[in-house]
Amino acid sequence: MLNRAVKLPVTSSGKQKTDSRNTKEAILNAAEDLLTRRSYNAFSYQHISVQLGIRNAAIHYHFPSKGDLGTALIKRYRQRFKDWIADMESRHADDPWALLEGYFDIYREYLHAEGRACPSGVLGIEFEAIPDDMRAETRLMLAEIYEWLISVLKRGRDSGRLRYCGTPEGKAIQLGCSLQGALQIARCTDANRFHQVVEQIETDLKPC
Amino acid sequence: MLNRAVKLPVTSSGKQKTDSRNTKEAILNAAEDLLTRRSYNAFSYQHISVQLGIRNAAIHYHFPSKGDLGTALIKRYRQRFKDWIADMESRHADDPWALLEGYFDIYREYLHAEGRACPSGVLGIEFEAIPDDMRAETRLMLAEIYEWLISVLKRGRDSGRLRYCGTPEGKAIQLGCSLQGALQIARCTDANRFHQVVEQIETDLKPC
DNA sequence: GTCTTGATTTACTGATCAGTAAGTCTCTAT
DNA sequence: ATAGAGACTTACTGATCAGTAAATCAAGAC
Repeated sequence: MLNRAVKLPVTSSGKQKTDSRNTKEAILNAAEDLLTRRSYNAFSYQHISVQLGIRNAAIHYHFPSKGDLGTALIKRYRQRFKDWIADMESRHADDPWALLEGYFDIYREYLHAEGRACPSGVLGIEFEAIPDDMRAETRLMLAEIYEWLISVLKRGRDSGRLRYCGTPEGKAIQLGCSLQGALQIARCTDANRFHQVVEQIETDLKPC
Repeated sequence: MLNRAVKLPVTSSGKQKTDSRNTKEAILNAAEDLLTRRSYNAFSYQHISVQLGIRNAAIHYHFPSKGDLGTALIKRYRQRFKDWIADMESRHADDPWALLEGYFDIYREYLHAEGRACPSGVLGIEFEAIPDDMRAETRLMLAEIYEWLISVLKRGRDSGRLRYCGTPEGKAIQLGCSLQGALQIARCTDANRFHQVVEQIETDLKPC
């Protein structure tokens, strides 16, 4: 339906194409929103189809099973995060504070988008209630996030811009986990809880 | 069925009573396990009834709706936590490290019970997908947990046994959130991630 | 102008969900 | 002995779930 309603403009080559990514990406966007807002097992194909004005079967055409949709969701998230890192590192490789603030911003966006949770939180909670494929993708996602976070904290201390005790590994995981948890607490109470945690993280990392 | 199968021993007064709390508490125990392992929307009355060898309707007898069960679950958790605090404070009121280690232990138990998550995490993630009553109970639970945690951190710094920058409020929320997140990450990867976070928290709080 | 291909709808299915009404069993009090 | 109350079971219901098969539609290729 989206393909029929929304036509792409005629390209320079004179060819007009229908673009299946219109519907497919619309489904992914709706699903990501539902995942971070309601969790995996609390959203259905009907939620998506009603929201997009399409039929259930149209979703099954693009994502045969719900597990396929969930897996595609995490895959897309991983790619997006990879691109984000590449961009950030190209501009702020030597500024750990800029990198960290950028990372905080990702969570701030979740928070301000009507209080969504982060994917790691949702998948961590439902880990025993999601398909195997999704579990494998979740593990990859976490490995990639923390590999980068650890390197930021390592470089930050080496250059004297960040100050902390313990290992970069320990500090990185603590930092990530507190953001993840803070987002969840903020959803139940108020957004300030989240900002308090960020402030505390910043205070702790500042060289005195 | 549990009442029929499991009779209480004859009391000293010579009276023998059926005890509805047998089944009711068995339901709550099973539900708590399922909640922290699969999340609220990923468990059903069937999961419980199969596990306990009773019928669905027996659960509905004690908890008319699933929301009633969920609410009772959080209420019980709150009471248990309140009792736990009273016990801990009666024995270690002046020892913030004993109090904190006791609090860590709660999470360590979740972790070792085949990797369960904590209630705050589950309810934080599913906050938009649970009944209003459960939301209200969740808020009360969080308020009680953090009121206590804040007081521990405040007293700890006042007595010179804990060292940290920023406010007790900020530090308490950061601490709680990192434990909550760590439990979730540990479920997806391995238990060491959790212990790393605890170690980092301890390192950070130690007077240098 | 027909053919093919991709994208979608219509119209289902069987499983599972929470929830209910009415009956049954077993104690306890009288 | 009987009546009542509490704690269930049996036997449903209608809604919703993920998923499927077949028909339909639109556009491009030949």
